[in-house]
Amino acid sequence: MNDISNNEVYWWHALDDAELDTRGKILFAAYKEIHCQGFQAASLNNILAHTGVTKGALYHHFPNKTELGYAVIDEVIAQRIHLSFIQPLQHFENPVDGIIEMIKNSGEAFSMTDINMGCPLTNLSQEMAPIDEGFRIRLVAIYEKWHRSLADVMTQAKQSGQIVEECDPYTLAVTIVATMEGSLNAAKVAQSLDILYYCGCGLIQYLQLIRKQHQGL
Amino acid sequence: MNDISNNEVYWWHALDDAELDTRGKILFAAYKEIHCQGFQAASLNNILAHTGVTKGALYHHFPNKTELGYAVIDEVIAQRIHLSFIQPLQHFENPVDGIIEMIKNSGEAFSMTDINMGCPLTNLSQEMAPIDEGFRIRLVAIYEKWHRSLADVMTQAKQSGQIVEECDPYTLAVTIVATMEGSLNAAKVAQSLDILYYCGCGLIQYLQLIRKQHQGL
DNA sequence: ATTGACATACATACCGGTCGGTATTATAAA
DNA sequence: TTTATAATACCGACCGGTATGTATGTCAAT
Repeated sequence: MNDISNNEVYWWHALDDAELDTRGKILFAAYKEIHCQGFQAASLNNILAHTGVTKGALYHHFPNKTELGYAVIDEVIAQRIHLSFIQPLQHFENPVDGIIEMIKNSGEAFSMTDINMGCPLTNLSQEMAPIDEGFRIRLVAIYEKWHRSLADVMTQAKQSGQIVEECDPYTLAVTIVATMEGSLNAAKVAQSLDILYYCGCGLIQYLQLIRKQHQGL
Repeated sequence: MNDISNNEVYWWHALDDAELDTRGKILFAAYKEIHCQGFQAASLNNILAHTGVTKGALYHHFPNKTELGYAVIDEVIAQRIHLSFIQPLQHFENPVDGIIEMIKNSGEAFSMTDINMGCPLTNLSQEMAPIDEGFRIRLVAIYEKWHRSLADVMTQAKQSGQIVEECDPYTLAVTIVATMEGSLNAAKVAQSLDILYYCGCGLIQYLQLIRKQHQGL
């Protein structure tokens, strides 16, 4: 199941999928198709057409479409979220400043295509969480990991006196994640980087206000 | 096109759809089906089965599925958002307190079903904005109306000295909406009213911090 | 010789949409 | 008042296309 790990290093650098084995090709193409079309509208035939893989190969590696979707979450999306939003948290000396920096950078990190497509995690959550419990629990696991990491960082910030005492780390974590995803959604529907910028400013203002000093905007 | 207005008063009180005319029945059933399944996965046959209306009647009133979706946005979802989030803003003497009160109440206003299904506006935005421009422009129009109303209220609050000078009303409006919708999404995927509560606390804290006085949590 | 890794053709079901026909109502001339 | 006409509202069988999933076969490697 987890033999994707050896592809991991090539994954996001692969311009073409030539370096991936069959299972990896399917998984990567499925991720892209699901990201673009949503899971239910994602067509297996489309995925096959893009990869050159045949239907027999697909059903050899995955029992059905749903399990393919599960694999995309577990092996692709979870890693994307970890690399983009969770791992960077560990390297901040000052968490609040670090998150602010991350938000500022995200304005440049996202392309217009990214904006229009939206966050894969949010997209799948919206679509599949109410419909399929298997999707839901996998997506919740990713969110909880994100929340926990952010709350840990905030706890440290609070203990070292960087943020005001009124803040509850977990509340802060959940709110920040919700605002970030809400911002991406707003930018997506408006097809506007400006909206993302405005939301970023609002969130940064919030973070600056809970800091103990230098409370100016 | 707009002969739905006479049904409006019955709309949300109708336990069964007996009081609605054929077009109204279709529209209401389509709204529910789209809310539950998403637009693309919404089945016209399903809608017909739930209403007892036939396919001929459906295609008499709507040229195709897409136009039915447009009508659901224009005639159902837009009104729901207006009634739930925009209209209440007008009656606040103190906007910040009013919004805080609204957030507190929303915790009780939402049922578990509402939470699990998510906000219809967000759901459709996520799914259809990148795919169909007709959907997108209609959804953006709703968001812009919401943003404008909220920004107007915040402008008044700023002019009357209720919030700190550093606040830009439009930035505030966009951020609040993004956070609210992100919170609903988080609660939806977690199937947890607690998450909604935590996010509400975070947003309330932000609002209290931008108030000029009584800055305690 | 058996197993894993595919390939191909096919089965089945459901999708949105069409189309000829009908029942009812509105209009208006006779 | 009756009757002819026309428009509206609706019915439901049917169509082509596409969806996921399956059955069977090939072929290289152990």
